Amino acid sequence: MEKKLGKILVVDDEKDIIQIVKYNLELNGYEVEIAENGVDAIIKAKSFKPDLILLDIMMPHKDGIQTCIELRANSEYDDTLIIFLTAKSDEQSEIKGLELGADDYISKPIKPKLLVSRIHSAFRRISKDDGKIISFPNLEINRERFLVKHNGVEVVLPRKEFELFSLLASKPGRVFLRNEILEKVWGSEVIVGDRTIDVHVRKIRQKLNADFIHTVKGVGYKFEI
Amino acid sequence: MEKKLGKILVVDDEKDIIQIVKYNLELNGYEVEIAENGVDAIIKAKSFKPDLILLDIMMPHKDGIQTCIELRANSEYDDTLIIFLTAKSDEQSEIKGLELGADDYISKPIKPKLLVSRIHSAFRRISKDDGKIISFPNLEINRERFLVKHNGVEVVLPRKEFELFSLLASKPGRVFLRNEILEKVWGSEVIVGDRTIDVHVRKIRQKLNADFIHTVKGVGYKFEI
DNA sequence: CAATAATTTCAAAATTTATTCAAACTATTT
DNA sequence: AAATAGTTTGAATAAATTTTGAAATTATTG
Repeated sequence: MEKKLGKILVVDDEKDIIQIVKYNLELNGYEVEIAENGVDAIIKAKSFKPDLILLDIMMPHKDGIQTCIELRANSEYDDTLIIFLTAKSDEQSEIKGLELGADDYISKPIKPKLLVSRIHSAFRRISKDDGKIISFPNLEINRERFLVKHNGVEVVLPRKEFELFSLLASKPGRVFLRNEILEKVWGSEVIVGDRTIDVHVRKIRQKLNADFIHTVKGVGYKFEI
Repeated sequence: MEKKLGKILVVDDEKDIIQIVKYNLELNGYEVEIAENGVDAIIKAKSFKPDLILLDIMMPHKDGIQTCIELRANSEYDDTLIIFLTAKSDEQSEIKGLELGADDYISKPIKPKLLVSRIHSAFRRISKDDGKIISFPNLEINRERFLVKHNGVEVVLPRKEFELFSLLASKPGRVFLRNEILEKVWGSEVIVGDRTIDVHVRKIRQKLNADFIHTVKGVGYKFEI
């Protein structure tokens, strides 16, 4: 069997739509699971762990918007793409959806080729920065070249500083415990004091002069734009 | 005084070594008991019920290897970590030790920082309650990451507040007595007044501005969505 | 409804933890 | 071997959290 490109959960209350979508996605190498409403979707998401969720907006038993909110509230799904399917080419919902953390929307009626191409490119987007470059609007971290670019200006960070910074930036918002930082940046064999982390954090803050790194006292540090 | 991190039985026939190890472990918040040979170790283990045993290999009256075999034969110690202390950086013994059910080995001469770090990470490996995520529709508590997310917004709680909140949330609906809270969050050695709990509860309510924590007068507090 | 008991609130004190700085130390390069 | 850049450390300082006691408020009981 061919290796699956990714797992997609299709959520829609209309059986016909599900059939068409499922058929086309499977034809193109995706593994598909289905759900018929929001409640069902949340249950299936938990066990199926999809990479992408195609979510109809209008559904009985919890609509797409609400479902999206609940999924996005759970960081388990931080790396899960959510794409809305919307019947009404209703700008309101589109915008609302995107604000809520959806990654794209596709409007009905569904055109199979368009659907597949949008999904392909959605996957491409995540697989790219899964790799070596972490990027934000004004900040780019190139792990391959050991380069940080802030507001267009390149900043050179020495190794430890770079590793620390890119570790924190790899999961924005997540707090890294001091232990964890030591473990990941310095490794378990090397023993250095706590001051070492502080000083490196300070150097990074200084060099980038912006506070991407936030202190969580008594716990550790986290990165946030 | 800080809450004890765990109980460690140090077994070595050299008094000097015992002194150094005991001193450093106690400094780092562990409760230490000592034994001078294998026979003694087995007796002490029975009463002291250590979480971890630091076991020298070369000893009179039953060597470390033999002691380890006997301990491991008793299922009472299934959850007890055993770490060998080995003078000779003798690969033979290391491997033999690990096969016999030891969890790690540390070679002499002892470097205090390294010792403590290895023991910390051994404890981290067995600690069960970390890595847990408590989640509700609009609230998520990540114990491992010290992160609280309320309606998609991350709220940073300092350590004690976080520990208190996550304790209550670990059993929604259940009332925790004030005693119980003190014991679990502050530890039995620390003496703090009752006001301390109140104030922490207040801070949490303030920061999350939602009433997840309910007062049960004369009894304690409980968490409810 | 008053009296009592318990909690909440507040502000200040005590303590813990982080930041900063300068200096020591390492490794690398010239 | 000197110079340079990077890393680590300890001490002084700053900042935030934690704790406390007293006063205000709220709930409970007789």
